[in-house]
Amino acid sequence: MNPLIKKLERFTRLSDEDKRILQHAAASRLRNFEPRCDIISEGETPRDVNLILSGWACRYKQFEDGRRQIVAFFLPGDLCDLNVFLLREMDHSIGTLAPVTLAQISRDLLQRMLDANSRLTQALWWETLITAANHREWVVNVGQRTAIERVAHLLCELFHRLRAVGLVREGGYEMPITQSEMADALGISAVHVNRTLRELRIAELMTWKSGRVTILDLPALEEVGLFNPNYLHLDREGQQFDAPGT
Amino acid sequence: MNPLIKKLERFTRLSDEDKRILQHAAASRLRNFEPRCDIISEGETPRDVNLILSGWACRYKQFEDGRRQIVAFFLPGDLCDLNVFLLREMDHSIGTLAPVTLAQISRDLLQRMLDANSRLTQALWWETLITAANHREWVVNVGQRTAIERVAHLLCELFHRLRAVGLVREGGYEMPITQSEMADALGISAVHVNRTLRELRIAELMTWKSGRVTILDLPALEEVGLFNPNYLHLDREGQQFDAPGT
DNA sequence: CGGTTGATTGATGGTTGTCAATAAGCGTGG
DNA sequence: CCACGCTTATTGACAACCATCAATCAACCG
Repeated sequence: MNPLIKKLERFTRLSDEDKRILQHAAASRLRNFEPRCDIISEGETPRDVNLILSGWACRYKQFEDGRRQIVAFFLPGDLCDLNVFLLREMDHSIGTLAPVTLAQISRDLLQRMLDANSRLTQALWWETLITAANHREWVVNVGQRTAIERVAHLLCELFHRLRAVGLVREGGYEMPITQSEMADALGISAVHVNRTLRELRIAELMTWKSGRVTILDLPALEEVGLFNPNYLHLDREGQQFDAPGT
Repeated sequence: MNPLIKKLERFTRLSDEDKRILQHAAASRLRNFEPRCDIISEGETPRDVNLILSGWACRYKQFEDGRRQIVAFFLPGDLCDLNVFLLREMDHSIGTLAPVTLAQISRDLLQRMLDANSRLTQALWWETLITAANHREWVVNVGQRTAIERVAHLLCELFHRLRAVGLVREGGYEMPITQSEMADALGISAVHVNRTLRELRIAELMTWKSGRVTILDLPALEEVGLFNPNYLHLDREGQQFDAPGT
């Protein structure tokens, strides 16, 4: 099933017509990207909204001196860049981590969809609000949590998000990034990420081998990471926007 | 002039009818809040959108052990809580710093406005995107910048934002918060905020006396803070949404 | 004018960063 | 199948930045 529909249906019921439009949009213009390349760079003008179909990407900002902060991960089913509607130029970059397949939805097509359907507009606005909620939790993560709390929190977030799109199997998930990239997301050094993962491994909370994370004790890991899934808003909350008669 | 109109006009031209509606909305239900009290707390269900007319407020998240992270400052002209439309319950709190006067715009009224006017919908969506852009920069701030860079960056952000709403006078602005609150926003201790401010003072980049910050050398301060105002999107960028015939 | 809050400074310690070396993994090609 | 080279992971030693604790000072206010 179309992951975009799946995602939006988590908070609003769509009519058959809505779904038909979305189906059409997501089928248009598929593209593949290598790992570690930019989908769009800071300063460029966004032209399309990208829907990740498979693989991982991230938003990041980089200083001239090399320091880099990853501010969000994109997982399958995520919409990359609703900024396209509103921002003249990107204030950050979007790059791949693992190989990515995405659907490019043109600005014009999406604009027509929105003009014709205010429920879709609100659904996408909602998506933007969730993005902001995620950013807020990341500010808290790098601002207040210790290294081990940050790592645990990120592992929990990824678990919940991937489970919501059916990518958790046998209590674990594919983790196609390096410890160095994790470090850039957590605001700590790669060396310290490594030490911290060892701690979690010794505590028998998780393992990470050959690109696959296994969560051995989710409640304990959530406790270490001071994790509360409320900011993900994964439960259906938008009943007020349900299409009539569905 | 109505600060909400002023704000929205920074990115889209509004028709006279738009303005009349907004004028009406902002005039409704004024409320005053003491300093250091919650406007809405985590877990509550938001009922209104709040437009700050005067004073400072902030979004924050707090752990049970007392650690707190401020994730954004609200300045006059800011819309507090568009989450009201979409989130069943708040995943963070909004509290005042200085005494605040705000206009409560009811959910129903705003909903009617949006239903009748897709340009307004997009204008408010844009506001949400700017909020997210701000959050991203804050992730970078606490994730990558050193203490002195963080302090300098925050002072620059406040300068630019306050200037945009006409609250910068004689190269400075009112700063109605404590160093401890600044510490909560920057993810460093209050003691270290104090030391860092001293450094900036000795370098003759700024002063902060009796609730008023004066920026002595903005370019130098921006350089220290690795500050780039692009994420604020303060220049008019939404010409594509201009009302026809204005 | 006492009392409270916030600012300031010093001393000390801990978490984390940096540097460096080694080991492990992984793809490529002989 | 193994050798090779590259990237990534892992570990140790040391240093730095920042937190914490504590004391003093300044500002504000009823």
